[in-house]
Amino acid sequence: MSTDPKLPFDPIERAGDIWTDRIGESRSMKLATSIMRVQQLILAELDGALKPYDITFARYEVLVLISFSAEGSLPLSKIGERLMVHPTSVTNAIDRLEAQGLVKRLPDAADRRRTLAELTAKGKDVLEQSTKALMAIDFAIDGLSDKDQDKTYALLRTLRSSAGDF
Amino acid sequence: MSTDPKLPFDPIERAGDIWTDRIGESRSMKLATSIMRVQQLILAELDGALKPYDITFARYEVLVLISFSAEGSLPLSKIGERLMVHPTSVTNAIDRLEAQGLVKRLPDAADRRRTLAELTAKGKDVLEQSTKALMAIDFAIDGLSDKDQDKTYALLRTLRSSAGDF
DNA sequence: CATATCTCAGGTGTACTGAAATTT
DNA sequence: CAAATTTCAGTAGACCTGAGATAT
Repeated sequence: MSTDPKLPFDPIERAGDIWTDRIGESRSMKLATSIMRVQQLILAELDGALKPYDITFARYEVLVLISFSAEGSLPLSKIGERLMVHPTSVTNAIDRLEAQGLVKRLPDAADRRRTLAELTAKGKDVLEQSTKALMAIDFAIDGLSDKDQDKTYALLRTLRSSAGDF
Repeated sequence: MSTDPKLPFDPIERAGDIWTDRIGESRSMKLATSIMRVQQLILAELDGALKPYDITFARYEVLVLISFSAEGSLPLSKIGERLMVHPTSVTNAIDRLEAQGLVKRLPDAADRRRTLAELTAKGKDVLEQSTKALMAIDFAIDGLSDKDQDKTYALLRTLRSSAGDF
């Protein structure tokens, strides 16, 4: 899954060295930029793998979230809360998914202020296929042993926790 | 720097548990979504800290890159290559920075197909101030000891390497 | 009435495709 | 002429703010 290296050196290492020279401690700066860069690389691979299904990773996450709900449907507000995106972004995402016939909006009988989103049969099908596609590339997390994946996950979880994620 | 938790539980842990139940191994899925989420949280904090200077982290990176060049200026193509962004995105970013008076375009005498970007005095000043602002929040990487930061960096570096970053 | 939820209009920042202009 | 570099026009996708509609 590894693509051709873009550069003959590690741009973050190089920046870190210059930073240390001219400014000072570069530890947190290097880690912050690493996170940005890894995200960029992984997202590109995930979106690439999802392209045949005409969805982005953001919309894939919406599909997964709905399919994981106990009732098979979720209020849009809940989706925004879980995915940490703005309410209008949820509206936009559901608009697209609905236009693609993957999701259906329905009124919430229990609280009529709300709108629920549920998967259509086609939505379930696309979710299943795209999940297989993502598992086939191991969610773009290759090159790291299971043990190192667990270590990285635990460290990032501490970071998420201190950033107020949960 | 820790904000209020948005949720009373860890959404990724929860999704991982359901995933394991219904689909199977959730290790790489959990790590991939963790990376997306940490990036989202950190970027929001960085952009927040840079807001007083009217730049985004993406544009901050451009300023740093130019200031780190040996000659004090860089061809736009070099900027795109290092930052892994599309040539037209560089044009757009430099357009903004130039309009803000932080960067100046100049012709490259050595290769006249190229355009160089260099920092103005104001650009150097904004860079210095915004760097201080970012260091003051430790690049949004608090809650992790120096040692754990180094561990995380090393693990992510392996990931970047296998994703073809260098 | 106050509150919660959703939607819409308008705007920003980023990045893509495709095509043109210039220089090497 | 072919290749490299930058730029422009048009578009997409995701996000935001602020205002309004609807239901509780």
